[in-house]
Amino acid sequence: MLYLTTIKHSYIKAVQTAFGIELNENDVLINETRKEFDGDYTFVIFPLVKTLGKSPEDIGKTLGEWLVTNDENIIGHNTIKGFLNLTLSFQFWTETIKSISKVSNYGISAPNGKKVMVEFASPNTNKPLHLGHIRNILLGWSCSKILQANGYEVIKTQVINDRGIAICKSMLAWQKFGNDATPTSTQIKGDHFVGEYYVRFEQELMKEYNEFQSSAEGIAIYDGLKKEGQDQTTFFKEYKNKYFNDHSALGAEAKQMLLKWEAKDADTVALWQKMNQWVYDGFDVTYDKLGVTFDSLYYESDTYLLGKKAVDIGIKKGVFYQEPDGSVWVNLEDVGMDRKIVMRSDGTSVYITQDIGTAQQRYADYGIDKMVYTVADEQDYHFKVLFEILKRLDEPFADGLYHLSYGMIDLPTGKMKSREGTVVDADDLIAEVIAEATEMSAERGEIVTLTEAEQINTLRKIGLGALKYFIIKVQPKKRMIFDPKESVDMQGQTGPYIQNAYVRIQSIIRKAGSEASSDAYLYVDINEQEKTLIKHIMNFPDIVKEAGEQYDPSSIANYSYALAKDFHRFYHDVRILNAETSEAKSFRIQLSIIVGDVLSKAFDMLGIEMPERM
RNA sequence: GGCGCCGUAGCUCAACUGGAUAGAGUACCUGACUACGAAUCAGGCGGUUGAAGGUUCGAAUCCUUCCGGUGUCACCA
Repeated sequence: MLYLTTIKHSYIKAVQTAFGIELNENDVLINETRKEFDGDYTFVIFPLVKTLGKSPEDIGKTLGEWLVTNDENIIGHNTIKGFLNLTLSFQFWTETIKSISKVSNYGISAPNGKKVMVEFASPNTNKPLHLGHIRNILLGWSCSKILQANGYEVIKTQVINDRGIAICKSMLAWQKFGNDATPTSTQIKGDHFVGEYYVRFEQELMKEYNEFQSSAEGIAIYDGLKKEGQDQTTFFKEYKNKYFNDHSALGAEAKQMLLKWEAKDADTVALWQKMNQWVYDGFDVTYDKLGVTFDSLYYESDTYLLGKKAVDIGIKKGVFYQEPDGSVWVNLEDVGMDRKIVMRSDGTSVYITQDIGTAQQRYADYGIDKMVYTVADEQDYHFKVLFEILKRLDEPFADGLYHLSYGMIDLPTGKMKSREGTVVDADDLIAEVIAEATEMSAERGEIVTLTEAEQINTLRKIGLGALKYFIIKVQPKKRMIFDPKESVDMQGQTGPYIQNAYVRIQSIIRKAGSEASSDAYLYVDINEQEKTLIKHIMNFPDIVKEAGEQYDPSSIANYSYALAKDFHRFYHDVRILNAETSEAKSFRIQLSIIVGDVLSKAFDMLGIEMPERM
């Protein structure tokens, strides 16, 4: 808040001159004056009351008088309880707008020379993306944009979980039941196509498992292992994993396939590559619709063996220790965590070992200063452990690690459960919001003047604007309830509401034509609506900074709404193009241009596009 | 059970990180298009901030204890 710091400094000076107390900038609290009181900005002077032993009214009066005399921007003051309210001159407002209009990249920081890698999306290749991925992607993408706006060089990446037992299940089912069908031959999007075989595998497995449960062997196991009073259904639900590993024929085949893959068997690898490629082609379509791209990709098939070297080094450094059976552990009990295995007794690595190795690899690849992992909060503990280990290994990037943790999404009906078929598919959802936007737009008939291609693009922007805003306005760490009906709302606190403010501004700009606005800053009759807008515009750089420090796009989302709301009110109450004087007109056009600019920058940071008309 | 996160209007979310009488949207009523685009604006209704204590000029925010929800505690990822 460049423009407010001058006021702050005046206040510090006032306190120093009047009372001989040295304050530094962080001790001073300045707020916008609440509507019900007289003034523009307010200092809280309670802290001084205590140290000075004077009444708040006396202190406020002394400071207020000093400020009015010594700062030309301040033209009035009053003190209520411990609050010193100040009124600013009209020049302050016009000068503020003047200087903001001259800044080329208002709210955006210059490059700071630091690199940050942001990881998000990170799907498995055995099924399509769903609503949970969308929250993840929006958060990761938005944080990337926000960090960029804060001066960082950002490298967007994802880990693609392209190996393991899950994809083998899809592969096996396709081999057995696919009859050489392909996404092309069936006209099914590749990720959905492969996902269907994953589901098919689970169905076949359940068929097999059900037979097993009524077989003599199954009954014997139930009788032998059941807990006191446990019924058969509950028992077999819990036993499923063990069944898959120890009894299932299909399970054995899938595991066999995984072993063949690990042994680099040519046919298996070829099948794996073919099916994964189908999935990637499908993902690309979804990413494209969401408007996201990546600068770098890490495939788990390349990284799953990384980290073994780190284990050796860790042992030498005394960070890890080896058990007699050969397994390797780290003990984090002194910092309130547990013992954690980092290498199995058979010498294979576990998940966290891969993560250690991958982090080191990324540092080697890019020399990054910071790394942000966008991963749901169910892995909070995992990342606590990972970061602690990297710290103990003295990794140079260890202080720059951040887990962008976010709450899972619930539906109004409860949790999303793939087994119960309540998972909201990403592609379906996107299609739905665009369809809704199309319907809403048809009622209005505004965009018919556009070409067919422009219409499609506009409807996509509006539909996705609604969806994205709905998700990103909630603070990341909070669990959110996703009501499909509300997500396509386009009125009230929604993406389209804010887009509409921008569109109105563009309409004004189109109509204002090339009329120069040199007299804009001669305007003297600043009104409340204009002041409110200017105050909010002044906050923008701070909001961007805070969003970057907190890794919190929701603050930008809420800010955008507040600004759009102020603009809508301004637009409604105040005449712009046919204003009462030419200075007023010029000033209001200039003000509108800045609001539009800030809104579009803010939305860009949220990953939401602005339509020119709607 | 241990540890973590979350409880704010009927519902979905805010609250400038400890500041004035806790704000928006939605839903439900009521008004405003012969003024720059009504995806808009204005008004009404709606609260013991899960509960009880504590800290201080001042608490939704910090501390303690409960209650509810959720996650995690694998030689799974």
